[in-house]
Amino acid sequence: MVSKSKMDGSIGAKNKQKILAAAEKAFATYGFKGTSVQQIADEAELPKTNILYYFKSKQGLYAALLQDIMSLWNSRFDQVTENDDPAESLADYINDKMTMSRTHPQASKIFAMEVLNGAPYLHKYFRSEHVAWTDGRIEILNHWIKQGKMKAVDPQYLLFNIWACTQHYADFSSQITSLRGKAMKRADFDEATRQLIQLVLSGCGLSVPKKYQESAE
Amino acid sequence: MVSKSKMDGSIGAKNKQKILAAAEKAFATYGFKGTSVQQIADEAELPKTNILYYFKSKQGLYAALLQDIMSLWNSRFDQVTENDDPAESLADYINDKMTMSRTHPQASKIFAMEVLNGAPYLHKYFRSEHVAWTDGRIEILNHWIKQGKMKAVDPQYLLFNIWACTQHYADFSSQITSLRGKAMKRADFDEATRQLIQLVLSGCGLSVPKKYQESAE
DNA sequence: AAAAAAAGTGACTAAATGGTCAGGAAATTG
DNA sequence: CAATTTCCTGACCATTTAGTCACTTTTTTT
Repeated sequence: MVSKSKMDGSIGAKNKQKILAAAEKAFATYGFKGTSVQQIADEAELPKTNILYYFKSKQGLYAALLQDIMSLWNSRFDQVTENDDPAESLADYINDKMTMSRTHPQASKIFAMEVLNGAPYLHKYFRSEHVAWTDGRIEILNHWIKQGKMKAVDPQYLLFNIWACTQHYADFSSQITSLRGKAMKRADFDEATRQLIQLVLSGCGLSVPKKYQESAE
Repeated sequence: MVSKSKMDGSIGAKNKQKILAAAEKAFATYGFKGTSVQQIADEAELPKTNILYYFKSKQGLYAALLQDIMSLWNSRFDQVTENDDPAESLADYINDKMTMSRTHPQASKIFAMEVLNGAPYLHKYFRSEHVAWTDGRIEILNHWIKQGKMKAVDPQYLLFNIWACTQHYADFSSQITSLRGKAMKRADFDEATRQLIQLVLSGCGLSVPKKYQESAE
């Protein structure tokens, strides 16, 4: 009676996943407007009407996908406290974000497009959870600075710059691939991560933790 | 007989400019697919057919606009030689790029979208002029490193990271504005520029030139 | 196994949109 | 001023596309 349905491991849940995966690929490649429901259907190997059956509309599908994507944005940095080590915490954060760019470039691209277009679907999120998260991190960074554990950089701009660099390797991969003549592999990402950690930590007056000094962790 | 036309200061040139400005605004806000020729026409206060009269097609207009945009990408860093000072050269470059993000955010967004979508129109440019420019800059940076003028960072990733950070302030302005509660003004950009210069130069083992140490230049 | 709920789909529609075309107005030129 | 070129535009069209609907099939529940 109380239909548990839909969210079960049932057939519906499987198809929803299939559709979301297809939508992620299509939206990341062609953008929201540039993707037709038919394309997603083809990619998912399902009839178009079936897409609209599970998600009320193209927008509904996009919103659901965006929510999925935002849940990937978590990292060890969420749990950091002022008692943790700045160098290791920041290095881990950069490493986590670089790993995301390598393993989920499509998600990063969709996020980037959403923000580029004025973030109509993420406005709410930005002004609530996201601002809370950011303020919390800034507080910790300021604490570290006050304690003399790191150089007095502006924590806000530091975070912006970390986001910028890490996401860049996913979002601008086509430019990077063209310039390098070949796509970045795992080893290249590891090297880029080490370079970025070195740049940021030096800039913050911190020394690079051993595990990020030579080969990857 | 030899029609000089079109490129004159004539009425056509004026309208083309008007259309390009309208297209820049529209494409930056809604993307290529998300913008209709009618929207551009409304923005330019011209009938739709007039747009198609000056530019053969929507794609033609986009291509023309993109070419315009790419010509903005020049900076003092283009003329730098190995005899120049690394700290000042890099600081100036970062400053130039930040200024671009502040004064031409729409151009930056259109470029970002183009690259996000796989850079179909810029592939050629990337693989010719752009790779030549980049290789030239890398050579100079390597020269500085060999001479012990700066820390041995990977010049390629250094450039990527500079592009990422500077463009971020234009491309992700909606996120930044949401988090800060207000848009970044001139003074905020100056502060962000100083912070970034400090971060990058420290990371390269360079000291910040006086003109970028306190208030803006 | 009957009933009910969920899954699935082909045919269709209404709206949006890029682009064409024929003809006319205005400007420029000889 | 006549001729030529440039400029301009309303009417129209072909295509794409999100979404609806009526109806069938499959799965689950009782």
